[in-house]
Amino acid sequence: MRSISDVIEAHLKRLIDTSEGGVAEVQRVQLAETFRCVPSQINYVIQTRFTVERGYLVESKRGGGGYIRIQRLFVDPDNAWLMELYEEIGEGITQTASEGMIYRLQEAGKLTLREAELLSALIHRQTLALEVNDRDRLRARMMKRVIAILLKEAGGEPRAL
Amino acid sequence: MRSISDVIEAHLKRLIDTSEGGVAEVQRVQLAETFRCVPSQINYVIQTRFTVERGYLVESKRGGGGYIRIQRLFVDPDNAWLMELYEEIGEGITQTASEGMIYRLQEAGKLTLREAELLSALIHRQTLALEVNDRDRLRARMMKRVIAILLKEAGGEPRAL
DNA sequence: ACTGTTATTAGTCAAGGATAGTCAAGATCA
DNA sequence: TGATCTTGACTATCCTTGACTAATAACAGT
Repeated sequence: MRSISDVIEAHLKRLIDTSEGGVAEVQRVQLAETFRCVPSQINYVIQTRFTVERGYLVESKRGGGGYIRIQRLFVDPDNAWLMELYEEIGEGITQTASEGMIYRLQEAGKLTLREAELLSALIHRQTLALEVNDRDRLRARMMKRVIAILLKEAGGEPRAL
Repeated sequence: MRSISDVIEAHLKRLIDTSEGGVAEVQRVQLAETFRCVPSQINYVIQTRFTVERGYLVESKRGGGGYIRIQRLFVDPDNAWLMELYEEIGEGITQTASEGMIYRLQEAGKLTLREAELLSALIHRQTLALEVNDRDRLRARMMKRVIAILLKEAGGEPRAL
Protein backbone atom coordinates (compact mmCIF):
# COMPACT_ATOMS: atom_id res chain seq x y z
CA MET A 1 0.00 0.00 0.00
CA ARG A 2 1.29 3.39 -0.96
CA SER A 3 0.54 5.75 1.88
CA ILE A 4 0.20 9.48 1.57
CA SER A 5 3.55 9.73 3.33
CA ASP A 6 5.13 7.71 0.54
CA VAL A 7 3.59 10.00 -2.04
CA ILE A 8 4.85 13.10 -0.32
CA GLU A 9 8.26 11.52 0.04
CA ALA A 10 8.40 10.77 -3.68
CA HIS A 11 7.29 14.28 -4.51
CA LEU A 12 9.99 15.84 -2.37
CA LYS A 13 12.64 13.54 -3.76
CA ARG A 14 11.67 14.50 -7.27
CA LEU A 15 11.90 18.17 -6.34
CA ILE A 16 15.35 17.59 -4.92
CA ASP A 17 16.55 15.54 -7.87
CA THR A 18 15.41 17.99 -10.49
CA SER A 19 16.83 20.98 -8.68
CA GLU A 20 20.26 22.47 -9.04
CA GLY A 21 22.34 21.76 -6.00
CA GLY A 22 20.04 19.07 -4.70
CA VAL A 23 17.92 21.37 -2.60
CA ALA A 24 14.16 21.64 -2.27
CA GLU A 25 12.49 24.51 -0.49
CA VAL A 26 8.81 24.22 0.31
CA GLN A 27 6.17 25.73 2.51
CA ARG A 28 4.58 23.36 4.92
CA VAL A 29 0.99 24.54 4.63
CA GLN A 30 1.11 24.71 0.88
CA LEU A 31 2.52 21.21 0.58
CA ALA A 32 -0.10 19.95 3.01
CA GLU A 33 -2.82 21.53 0.91
CA THR A 34 -1.47 20.00 -2.26
CA PHE A 35 -1.72 16.54 -0.76
CA ARG A 36 -4.78 17.27 1.34
CA CYS A 37 -3.30 16.35 4.67
CA VAL A 38 -2.64 18.13 7.91
CA PRO A 39 0.56 20.17 8.10
CA SER A 40 2.11 18.00 10.77
CA GLN A 41 2.04 15.12 8.31
CA ILE A 42 4.85 16.90 6.52
CA ASN A 43 6.89 16.79 9.69
CA TYR A 44 6.26 13.10 9.97
CA VAL A 45 7.50 12.50 6.44
CA ILE A 46 10.58 14.57 7.04
CA GLN A 47 11.35 12.93 10.35
CA THR A 48 11.05 9.44 8.97
CA ARG A 49 12.36 9.83 5.41
CA PHE A 50 14.73 12.75 5.24
CA THR A 51 17.10 11.98 8.07
CA VAL A 52 20.85 12.35 7.96
CA GLU A 53 21.12 8.57 7.99
CA ARG A 54 19.23 8.58 4.72
CA GLY A 55 21.42 11.33 3.36
CA TYR A 56 19.45 14.51 3.84
CA LEU A 57 19.83 17.66 5.85
CA VAL A 58 16.77 19.71 6.78
CA GLU A 59 16.54 23.35 7.82
CA SER A 60 13.47 25.44 8.45
CA LYS A 61 12.21 28.81 9.57
CA ARG A 62 8.89 29.80 11.15
CA GLY A 63 6.93 32.98 10.87
CA GLY A 64 6.23 35.12 7.84
CA GLY A 65 8.32 33.96 4.91
CA GLY A 66 8.88 30.65 6.65
CA TYR A 67 10.05 27.56 4.79
CA ILE A 68 11.36 24.03 4.99
CA ARG A 69 14.54 23.31 3.06
CA ILE A 70 15.74 19.80 2.37
CA GLN A 71 19.22 19.27 1.05
CA ARG A 72 20.76 16.10 -0.24
CA LEU A 73 24.09 15.11 1.24
CA PHE A 74 26.95 13.59 -0.69
CA VAL A 75 27.28 10.09 0.58
CA ASP A 76 29.64 8.77 -2.05
CA PRO A 77 32.10 5.96 -1.27
CA ASP A 78 34.77 8.53 -0.43
CA ASN A 79 32.96 9.80 2.60
CA ALA A 80 30.79 6.86 3.45
CA TRP A 81 32.97 6.50 6.52
CA LEU A 82 31.62 9.84 7.69
CA MET A 83 28.16 8.35 7.71
CA GLU A 84 29.45 5.38 9.64
CA LEU A 85 30.96 7.76 12.13
CA TYR A 86 27.64 9.50 12.39
CA GLU A 87 25.82 6.29 13.16
CA GLU A 88 28.50 5.22 15.57
CA ILE A 89 27.72 8.18 17.77
CA GLY A 90 24.28 7.05 18.77
CA GLU A 91 22.52 8.65 21.72
CA GLY A 92 25.55 9.63 23.71
CA ILE A 93 29.31 9.92 23.41
CA THR A 94 32.13 10.58 25.84
CA GLN A 95 34.63 13.38 25.60
CA THR A 96 37.46 10.94 24.92
CA ALA A 97 35.61 9.24 22.10
CA SER A 98 34.70 12.62 20.61
CA GLU A 99 38.27 13.80 20.76
CA GLY A 100 39.29 10.64 18.92
CA MET A 101 36.78 11.36 16.20
CA ILE A 102 37.86 14.97 15.90
CA TYR A 103 41.44 13.83 15.55
CA ARG A 104 40.52 11.37 12.82
CA LEU A 105 38.51 13.99 10.99
CA GLN A 106 41.43 16.35 11.08
CA GLU A 107 43.88 13.72 9.91
CA ALA A 108 41.57 12.96 7.02
CA GLY A 109 41.54 16.62 6.04
CA LYS A 110 37.90 17.05 6.89
CA LEU A 111 38.62 19.60 9.58
CA THR A 112 41.31 22.22 9.77
CA LEU A 113 43.53 22.33 12.79
CA ARG A 114 41.69 25.35 14.05
CA GLU A 115 38.25 23.84 13.51
CA ALA A 116 39.41 20.82 15.47
CA GLU A 117 40.70 23.03 18.22
CA LEU A 118 37.45 25.00 18.48
CA LEU A 119 35.38 21.86 18.41
CA SER A 120 37.46 20.17 21.08
CA ALA A 121 36.98 23.15 23.34
CA LEU A 122 33.25 23.15 22.75
CA ILE A 123 32.67 19.50 23.52
CA HIS A 124 34.87 19.62 26.61
CA ARG A 125 33.11 18.62 29.82
CA GLN A 126 33.97 21.92 31.44
CA THR A 127 32.25 23.81 28.67
CA LEU A 128 29.15 21.66 28.74
CA ALA A 129 29.04 21.54 32.55
CA LEU A 130 26.09 19.22 32.85
CA GLU A 131 25.49 15.99 34.65
CA VAL A 132 27.38 13.26 32.84
CA ASN A 133 24.46 11.58 31.08
CA ASP A 134 22.99 14.82 29.77
CA ARG A 135 26.47 15.87 28.81
CA ASP A 136 27.12 12.79 26.71
CA ARG A 137 23.78 13.11 24.99
CA LEU A 138 24.36 16.76 24.23
CA ARG A 139 27.83 16.02 22.95
CA ALA A 140 26.33 13.39 20.67
CA ARG A 141 23.95 15.94 19.18
CA MET A 142 26.83 18.34 18.66
CA MET A 143 29.09 15.82 16.98
CA LYS A 144 26.25 14.65 14.76
CA ARG A 145 25.52 18.17 13.60
CA VAL A 146 29.16 18.71 12.74
CA ILE A 147 29.40 15.53 10.73
CA ALA A 148 26.17 16.32 8.93
CA ILE A 149 27.65 19.63 7.84
CA LEU A 150 30.82 17.91 6.68
CA LEU A 151 28.66 15.59 4.60
CA LYS A 152 27.25 18.58 2.77
CA GLU A 153 30.53 19.07 1.00
CA ALA A 154 31.43 16.20 -1.29
CA GLY A 155 34.88 15.29 -0.14
CA GLY A 156 35.66 18.95 -0.36
CA GLU A 157 38.78 20.42 1.10
CA PRO A 158 37.87 22.32 4.23
CA ARG A 159 40.12 25.29 3.58
CA ALA A 160 38.49 26.27 0.33
CA LEU A 161 35.86 28.25 2.17
CA MET B 1 9.18 33.41 0.46
CA ARG B 2 11.46 36.25 1.41
CA SER B 3 9.77 38.57 3.83
CA ILE B 4 9.63 42.30 3.36
CA SER B 5 12.00 42.61 6.30
CA ASP B 6 14.59 40.58 4.40
CA VAL B 7 14.22 42.83 1.39
CA ILE B 8 14.64 45.98 3.43
CA GLU B 9 17.64 44.47 5.16
CA ALA B 10 19.28 43.69 1.83
CA HIS B 11 18.57 47.18 0.58
CA LEU B 12 20.16 48.80 3.61
CA LYS B 13 23.18 46.51 3.43
CA ARG B 14 23.70 47.47 -0.17
CA LEU B 15 23.51 51.12 0.74
CA ILE B 16 26.10 50.61 3.44
CA ASP B 17 28.40 48.54 1.28
CA THR B 18 28.38 50.94 -1.64
CA SER B 19 28.94 53.99 0.54
CA GLU B 20 32.21 55.47 1.58
CA GLY B 21 32.81 54.93 5.24
CA GLY B 22 30.21 52.24 5.58
CA VAL B 23 27.36 54.52 6.48
CA ALA B 24 23.79 54.66 5.25
CA GLU B 25 21.50 57.53 6.08
CA VAL B 26 17.81 57.21 5.32
CA GLN B 27 14.49 58.71 6.21
CA ARG B 28 12.11 56.33 7.87
CA VAL B 29 8.90 57.42 6.17
CA GLN B 30 10.48 57.54 2.75
CA LEU B 31 11.97 54.06 3.11
CA ALA B 32 8.63 52.76 4.35
CA GLU B 33 6.91 54.24 1.30
CA THR B 34 9.45 52.72 -1.04
CA PHE B 35 8.72 49.27 0.31
CA ARG B 36 5.04 49.94 1.01
CA CYS B 37 5.07 49.13 4.67
CA VAL B 38 4.38 50.97 7.89
CA PRO B 39 7.23 53.07 9.27
CA SER B 40 7.62 50.97 12.38
CA GLN B 41 8.57 48.07 10.15
CA ILE B 42 11.83 49.89 9.57
CA ASN B 43 12.46 49.87 13.30
CA TYR B 44 11.82 46.16 13.38
CA VAL B 45 14.37 45.54 10.65
CA ILE B 46 16.94 47.67 12.40
CA GLN B 47 16.34 46.07 15.77
CA THR B 48 16.63 42.56 14.43
CA ARG B 49 19.28 42.95 11.72
CA PHE B 50 21.48 45.89 12.53
CA THR B 51 22.32 45.13 16.11
CA VAL B 52 25.48 45.90 18.03
CA GLU B 53 26.29 42.20 18.11
CA ARG B 54 26.43 42.26 14.35
CA GLY B 55 28.67 45.27 14.45
CA TYR B 56 26.40 48.13 13.55
CA LEU B 57 25.82 51.46 15.21
CA VAL B 58 22.49 53.17 14.66
CA GLU B 59 21.82 56.82 15.33
CA SER B 60 18.73 58.81 14.55
CA LYS B 61 17.14 62.19 14.90
CA ARG B 62 13.47 63.15 14.95
CA GLY B 63 11.80 66.28 13.77
CA GLY B 64 12.32 68.21 10.55
CA GLY B 65 15.29 66.87 8.62
CA GLY B 66 15.21 63.76 10.76
CA TYR B 67 17.10 60.65 9.72
CA ILE B 68 18.25 57.17 10.63
CA ARG B 69 21.94 56.54 10.21
CA ILE B 70 23.37 53.05 10.22
CA GLN B 71 27.09 52.68 10.47
CA ARG B 72 29.21 49.60 10.26
CA LEU B 73 31.61 49.47 13.18
CA PHE B 74 35.19 48.76 12.40
CA VAL B 75 37.25 46.55 14.61
CA ASP B 76 40.30 47.94 16.31
CA PRO B 77 43.60 46.39 15.35
CA ASP B 78 44.61 45.39 18.86
CA ASN B 79 41.59 43.11 19.38
CA ALA B 80 40.31 44.93 22.42
CA TRP B 81 36.86 44.48 20.97
CA LEU B 82 37.19 40.73 21.38
CA MET B 83 37.56 41.28 25.09
CA GLU B 84 34.53 43.53 25.08
CA LEU B 85 32.60 40.89 23.21
CA TYR B 86 33.65 38.36 25.79
CA GLU B 87 32.41 40.53 28.62
CA GLU B 88 29.15 41.32 26.91
CA ILE B 89 28.18 37.68 27.02
CA GLY B 90 27.71 37.42 30.75
CA GLU B 91 25.89 34.48 32.29
CA GLY B 92 23.60 33.72 29.40
CA ILE B 93 23.09 34.62 25.77
CA THR B 94 20.29 34.00 23.28
CA GLN B 95 20.67 32.24 19.97
CA THR B 96 19.93 35.44 18.08
CA ALA B 97 22.57 37.43 19.93
CA SER B 98 25.11 34.64 19.43
CA GLU B 99 24.38 34.46 15.74
CA GLY B 100 24.92 38.20 15.59
CA MET B 101 28.34 37.84 17.18
CA ILE B 102 29.29 34.97 14.91
CA TYR B 103 28.24 37.03 11.93
CA ARG B 104 30.42 39.89 13.06
CA LEU B 105 33.40 37.69 13.86
CA GLN B 106 33.18 36.31 10.37
CA GLU B 107 32.84 39.74 8.79
CA ALA B 108 35.92 40.79 10.72
CA GLY B 109 37.86 37.85 9.35
CA LYS B 110 38.19 36.19 12.74
CA LEU B 111 36.22 33.15 11.62
CA THR B 112 36.04 31.46 8.26
CA LEU B 113 32.67 30.94 6.64
CA ARG B 114 32.79 27.31 7.56
CA GLU B 115 33.79 27.92 11.14
CA ALA B 116 30.87 30.30 11.39
CA GLU B 117 28.55 27.70 9.93
CA LEU B 118 29.72 24.99 12.29
CA LEU B 119 29.49 27.30 15.25
CA SER B 120 26.00 28.47 14.34
CA ALA B 121 24.85 24.88 14.13
CA LEU B 122 26.40 24.07 17.49
CA ILE B 123 24.80 26.93 19.41
CA HIS B 124 21.41 26.35 17.77
CA ARG B 125 18.59 25.64 20.19
CA GLN B 126 17.76 22.37 18.49
CA THR B 127 21.30 21.14 19.02
CA LEU B 128 21.42 22.19 22.65
CA ALA B 129 17.87 20.98 23.31
CA LEU B 130 17.71 22.13 26.89
CA GLU B 131 15.26 24.24 28.83
CA VAL B 132 15.67 27.84 27.76
CA ASN B 133 17.60 29.12 30.80
CA ASP B 134 20.08 26.26 30.84
CA ARG B 135 20.39 26.62 27.11
CA ASP B 136 21.31 30.29 27.28
CA ARG B 137 23.82 29.66 30.01
CA LEU B 138 25.45 26.81 28.14
CA ARG B 139 25.55 28.89 24.99
CA ALA B 140 27.30 31.63 26.95
CA ARG B 141 29.99 29.19 28.05
CA MET B 142 30.45 28.02 24.49
CA MET B 143 30.74 31.50 23.02
CA LYS B 144 33.18 32.48 25.73
CA ARG B 145 35.38 29.50 24.98
CA VAL B 146 35.44 30.39 21.31
CA ILE B 147 36.33 34.00 21.95
CA ALA B 148 38.95 32.95 24.45
CA ILE B 149 40.62 30.90 21.74
CA LEU B 150 40.46 33.79 19.31
CA LEU B 151 42.00 36.03 21.95
CA LYS B 152 44.81 33.58 22.53
CA GLU B 153 45.59 33.54 18.83
CA ALA B 154 45.37 37.30 18.60
CA GLY B 155 48.37 37.46 20.87
CA GLY B 156 50.61 35.78 18.33
CA GLU B 157 51.10 36.56 14.70
CA PRO B 158 47.91 37.15 12.70
CA ARG B 159 46.39 33.94 11.46
CA ALA B 160 46.23 33.01 7.86
CA LEU B 161 42.57 32.44 7.19
C1' DA C 1 16.01 87.27 21.65
C1' DC C 2 12.36 84.63 24.05
C1' DT C 3 8.45 81.85 24.27
C1' DG C 4 4.81 79.14 22.95
C1' DT C 5 2.59 76.59 19.16
C1' DT C 6 2.52 73.67 15.28
C1' DA C 7 4.59 70.63 11.88
C1' DT C 8 7.62 67.07 11.08
C1' DT C 9 9.95 63.62 11.97
C1' DA C 10 11.28 58.94 14.67
C1' DG C 11 10.36 55.46 18.78
C1' DT C 12 7.66 52.12 21.55
C1' DC C 13 4.66 48.62 22.45
C1' DA C 14 1.17 45.41 22.20
C1' DA C 15 -1.98 42.94 19.35
C1' DG C 16 -2.67 40.21 15.38
C1' DG C 17 -1.10 37.32 11.45
C1' DA C 18 1.79 33.82 9.33
C1' DT C 19 4.51 30.13 9.59
C1' DA C 20 6.57 25.74 11.43
C1' DG C 21 7.25 22.24 15.59
C1' DT C 22 5.74 18.87 19.19
C1' DC C 23 3.23 15.39 21.15
C1' DA C 24 0.14 11.97 21.94
C1' DA C 25 -4.15 9.74 20.82
C1' DG C 26 -6.49 7.22 17.34
C1' DA C 27 -6.52 4.70 12.83
C1' DT C 28 -4.65 1.53 9.69
C1' DC C 29 -1.64 -1.88 7.83
C1' DA C 30 1.26 -6.21 7.51
C1' DT D 1 -0.52 -7.38 17.58
C1' DG D 2 3.11 -4.42 16.84
C1' DA D 3 4.67 -1.05 13.59
C1' DT D 4 3.55 2.64 10.86
C1' DC D 5 0.66 6.29 9.57
C1' DT D 6 -2.80 10.15 10.31
C1' DT D 7 -4.86 13.79 12.81
C1' DG D 8 -5.52 17.81 15.58
C1' DA D 9 -4.81 20.56 19.70
C1' DC D 10 -1.37 23.19 21.59
C1' DT D 11 3.14 25.65 21.29
C1' DA D 12 7.14 28.44 19.49
C1' DT D 13 8.96 31.73 16.48
C1' DC D 14 9.05 35.44 13.33
C1' DC D 15 6.82 39.21 10.88
C1' DT D 16 3.35 43.09 10.18
C1' DT D 17 0.40 46.69 11.62
C1' DG D 18 -1.30 50.70 13.91
C1' DA D 19 -2.31 53.58 17.89
C1' DC D 20 0.07 56.23 20.94
C1' DT D 21 4.38 58.73 22.46
C1' DA D 22 8.58 61.63 22.16
C1' DA D 23 11.89 64.65 20.16
C1' DT D 24 13.28 68.29 17.12
C1' DA D 25 12.67 71.97 13.94
C1' DA D 26 10.16 75.85 12.13
C1' DC D 27 7.53 79.58 12.83
C1' DA D 28 4.67 83.20 14.83
C1' DG D 29 3.90 86.62 18.31
C1' DT D 30 5.83 89.56 21.62
